[in-house]
Amino acid sequence: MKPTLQDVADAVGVSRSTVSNAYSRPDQLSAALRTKILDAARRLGYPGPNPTARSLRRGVVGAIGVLFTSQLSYAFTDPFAVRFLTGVSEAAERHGTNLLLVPLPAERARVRAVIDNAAVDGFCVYCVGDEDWALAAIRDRGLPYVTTAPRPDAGPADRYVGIDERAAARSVADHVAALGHRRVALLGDTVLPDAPGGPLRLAAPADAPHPTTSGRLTGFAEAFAAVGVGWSAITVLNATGNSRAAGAAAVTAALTGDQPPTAVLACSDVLALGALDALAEAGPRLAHSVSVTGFDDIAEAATAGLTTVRQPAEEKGRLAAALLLEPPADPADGHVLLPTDLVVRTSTGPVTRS
Amino acid sequence: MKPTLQDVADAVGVSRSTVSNAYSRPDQLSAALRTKILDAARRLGYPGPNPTARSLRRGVVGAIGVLFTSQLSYAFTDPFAVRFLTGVSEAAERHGTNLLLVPLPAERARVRAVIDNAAVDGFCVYCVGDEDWALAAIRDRGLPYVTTAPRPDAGPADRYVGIDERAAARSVADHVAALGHRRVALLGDTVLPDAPGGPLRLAAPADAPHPTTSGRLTGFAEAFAAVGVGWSAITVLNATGNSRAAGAAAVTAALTGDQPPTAVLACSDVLALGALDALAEAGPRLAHSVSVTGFDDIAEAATAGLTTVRQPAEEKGRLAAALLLEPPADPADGHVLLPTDLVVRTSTGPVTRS
DNA sequence: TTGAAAGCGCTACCAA
DNA sequence: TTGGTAGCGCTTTCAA
Repeated sequence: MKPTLQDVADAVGVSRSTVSNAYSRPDQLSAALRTKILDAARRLGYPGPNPTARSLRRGVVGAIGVLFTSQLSYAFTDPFAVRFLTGVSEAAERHGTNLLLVPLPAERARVRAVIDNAAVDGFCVYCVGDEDWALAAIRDRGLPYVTTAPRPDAGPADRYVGIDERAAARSVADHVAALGHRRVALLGDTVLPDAPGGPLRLAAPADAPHPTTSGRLTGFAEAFAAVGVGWSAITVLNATGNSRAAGAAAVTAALTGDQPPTAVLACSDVLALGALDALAEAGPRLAHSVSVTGFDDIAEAATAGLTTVRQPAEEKGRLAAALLLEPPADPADGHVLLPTDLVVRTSTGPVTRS
Repeated sequence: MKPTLQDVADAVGVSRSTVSNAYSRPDQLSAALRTKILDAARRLGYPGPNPTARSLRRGVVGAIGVLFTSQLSYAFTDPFAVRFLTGVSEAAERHGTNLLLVPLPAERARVRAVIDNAAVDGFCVYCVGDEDWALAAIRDRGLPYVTTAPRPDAGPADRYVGIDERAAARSVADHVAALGHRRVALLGDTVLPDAPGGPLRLAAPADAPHPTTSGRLTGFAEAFAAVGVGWSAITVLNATGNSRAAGAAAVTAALTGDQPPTAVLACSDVLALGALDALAEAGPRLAHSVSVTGFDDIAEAATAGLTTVRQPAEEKGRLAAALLLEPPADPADGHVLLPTDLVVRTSTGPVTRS
């Protein structure tokens, strides 16, 4: 068997407490005794205090959980999520805390079990729209958490690091509207649960259940309302996932009519890239005349010349982790809205008469 | 205080064992009693068995550690590392295991402490060349581990998922040699520890301490030896990190002479992209005449038209995790060498007379 | 400066 | 089907 602290104590002829002190509180014993103990430990092959036992006793784990409310493996394929994670890992690294990546199962019933089984001191929840069950489980466990968006059901003590989705969306949409576009389509991921890809009837922007999506749609809508384009004149396109392929499919479905939109405003860069794919596929006429905008400003956006809204991804992760690891004294400081910037590139241009 | 299993037992009037069974071994009690217990638990706000206590008792944690032998936050910026991690997470997800990301400190002295403190059942070690200390600590803890390369000091029981670095490197180098290139430069990350960026004197390929680098350099060298170009006629370029900027800097330093290389063979795609940057910067003459090859076949390689060696990144991660989670009955099956493919694109061409 | 005692919260054995 | 007992390996009072 692997040696335990007790074995070391026996070997040296001291008590367990003293061996424990040798590791955790060096000032509690003489340097000579400490050296003797550490030497004996090395000789016996004792690897130092068992982390699990230490956690149990201390009541602290030394790890925070990162919860992606989607396939964990998917999270790594999403550039924005990866950048967020980079920020989280920087903060964790600086704090000497480990990161537990928790894959959330698709079946609701198992969510609770997964969260209850995670040995962590708290959670960073990367919200993609399906986090309610997970948050309920976290609250029930009594663990602290930070989300990447203000939650509709948030109390004053809830912490989050988000952006002003509505204002950010409005900034791109204002730009598009100023270019003269009036026949526009808005492209979002899972605008309504279980809806098929393509055009979708949505009574109002606020009807999209996911707050991020509804916030962005609201901002888009405001900008067009300001130039006289009502909600009912706007096409909403649903993508069945935040992927290039899903974005392309949704847009392709909207291109069949005789009055295709002159601009597509997407809720993410990944979807926007898919929109560009669909337009390229549809032929040079549309590819050159339809404006497309994204959201996030991932690396590929620059390459593709995509007009988009930049949000500080790494910073979001860094702050989220910091908020979790070092709770602010004033709860009000637990609500952070990061600034965003409109980045105008070549994917948007004046509307062309046709 | 948060309720414990004992509190639930008291509330229902049964023993702790019974409550424990209600959670972990439903077949050990009547459905009626189980329901009663679970209801009481819900009423009291008992979140289910404490994961740490359960781990201590069971002797199993339910998480595997992923060790990047570099800044953890760096790992997320490296496309190959991210794809590896994707594979690991897929396997972990399927197995219901959590992933603990362990940031490895730069100071050697703290490596041991970090590893000793990680509550995991084993480690996937993503090798980038500085893993010896970490592996020693893992072995001392008696935990199983899998590496991403065969280790020179590996015993028969050691598990790894790698590629035949020498043969893979030889395949690109043969391609370059067949195109007529004889004045070539090899570009690697930290070929010798603490060496400055730029040309480097290396007595033999095997002198590079990192096995991956020395394996690739050896394969490159073999190909050129076969066409009469000896090691001493080959330039070795050192990059001070696996980044585009470091690759560019190293190549720029090699372009100053009057006899610049006609081909640059890099040990990674990221470095190769840096080489292309440097050549573009140096002007159209060099940019069009110098061939460049990479290694890994990351997504950007296709966009950049980079000739490279493809290795199955996700598969590497998936297998590494699988090898850790379900050790093969026959230790020989613990040594996996994945196939690689030469991918010829536009970054290589026949040598042009100058 | 050192040691004895008392758990942290849980599970697994075995007996009833 | 249920409960009693005995720890898992450690830290932390507190008293010597």
